[in-house]
Amino acid sequence: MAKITSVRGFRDILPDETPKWQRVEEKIRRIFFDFGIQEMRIPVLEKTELFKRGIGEATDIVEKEMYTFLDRGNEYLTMRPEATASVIRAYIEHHLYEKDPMAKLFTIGPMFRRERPQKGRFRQFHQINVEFLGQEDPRIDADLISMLMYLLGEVGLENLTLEINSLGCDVCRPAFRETAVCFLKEREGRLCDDCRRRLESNPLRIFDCKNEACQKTISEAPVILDFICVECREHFEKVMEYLHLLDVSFVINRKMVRGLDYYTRTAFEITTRSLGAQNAVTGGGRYDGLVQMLGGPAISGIGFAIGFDRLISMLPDTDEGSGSPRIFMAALGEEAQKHAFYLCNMLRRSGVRAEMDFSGKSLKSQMKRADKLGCSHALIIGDREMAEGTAQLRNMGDGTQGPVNIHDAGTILRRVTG
RNA sequence: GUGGGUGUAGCUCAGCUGGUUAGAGUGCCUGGUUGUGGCCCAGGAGGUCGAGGGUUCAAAUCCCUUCACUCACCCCA
Repeated sequence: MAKITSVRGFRDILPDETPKWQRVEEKIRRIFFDFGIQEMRIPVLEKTELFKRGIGEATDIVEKEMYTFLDRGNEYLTMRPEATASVIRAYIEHHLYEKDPMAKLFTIGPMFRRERPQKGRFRQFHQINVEFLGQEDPRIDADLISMLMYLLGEVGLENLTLEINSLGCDVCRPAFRETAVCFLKEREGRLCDDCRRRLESNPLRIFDCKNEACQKTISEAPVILDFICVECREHFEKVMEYLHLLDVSFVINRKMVRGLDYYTRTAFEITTRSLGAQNAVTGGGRYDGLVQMLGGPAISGIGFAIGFDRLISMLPDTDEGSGSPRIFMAALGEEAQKHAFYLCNMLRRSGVRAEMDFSGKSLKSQMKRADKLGCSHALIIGDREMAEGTAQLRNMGDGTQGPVNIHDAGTILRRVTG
């Protein structure tokens, strides 16, 4: 029979890895708590329309990367390719803005994009999303970004580069777009095939192209920062001012654009060299029009997504250690095993990690297992001990052992934890 | 969607230009100690050589097809 394997690009995170995921997640939750960011849990499946409207029809995500299917009942559903649209949908649906004009939300979970898998990219991947809704003050931008940098540092990431840019707003971006397209059209012959296609579909994306010839052309092209309106410029400068105040270092990337349509004004990205070609750990930005675009009131917002899988892969493998049981019950004979079974469970209920063996193997192999599991102690119970009412408690570290009353779980507990 | 690399034991890999029963290390099991782990020693189990087809007296090895994994492009977290 043919083996059933996992779906391409979907992977298992095995017990060896999960402690790392848990440690990071706990730390992040703690930080979010301190910063007053509340969790929201949202569905993995949404109506396709949500992403078409939220992310933009012409984006790669919507055009070719979504897992979309026709549900019974003739409705198109999509496995979410990102979280922001869902968060905003829920925010609008439950009228959260009526309760409190300002919301700071986070969500953690899997996202799905049907791309070709490679290093740091999976079809199911995990993101940590944070959204600050309801205020467009530039200090919010600085607050969010500095929190993000702090968080990544606390988790243990090093050698990060924060790049920021302003993408302008509805007022100033169209003008820039027009001159940029004009400029690029005049030099269409020097652009690569992809970029020529982008001229029609998503011209601003050309600024992101890695092709050398294109880069050369782009280096002479107009830059959005020279076109943004007074309000956008003031906003951007305030963001930088407050980042300085919090001692967050950054570089301005004048050519940075975003792959999703909803971004306005502040855009940022955090990259690292230790991740292969997929060097972005985090991307985010302001999206002042999104809530309205999805049918809500005119409420501004800013947020980011951390690539959880990428973050984890950058962290060194450490021995978490804490997963080792403290004591192993090595029992010989039926009576002894029965008592060990009882003791084992008593100890566990007292908060001591205890293990035992049910296969009736030799003492030697039970001791081997105790060692393999990394137990600090082994309790040896055989017929002799059962008769005497004492067991041998062995310290696996130094090899010393001595008698202990087998009916006195309290003493065993103290000897093991003390 | 496009291109490169790789598929041999649970894991990491060797197997040269085709040649008998396909190997090593590690892990696993058992024994050396009639009831004592780590170190050491001995033994054992474990493989449709990714799959299908072809060439040949003979294929893990050569050819074709296919699948998977992987890296890169595209794009993004």
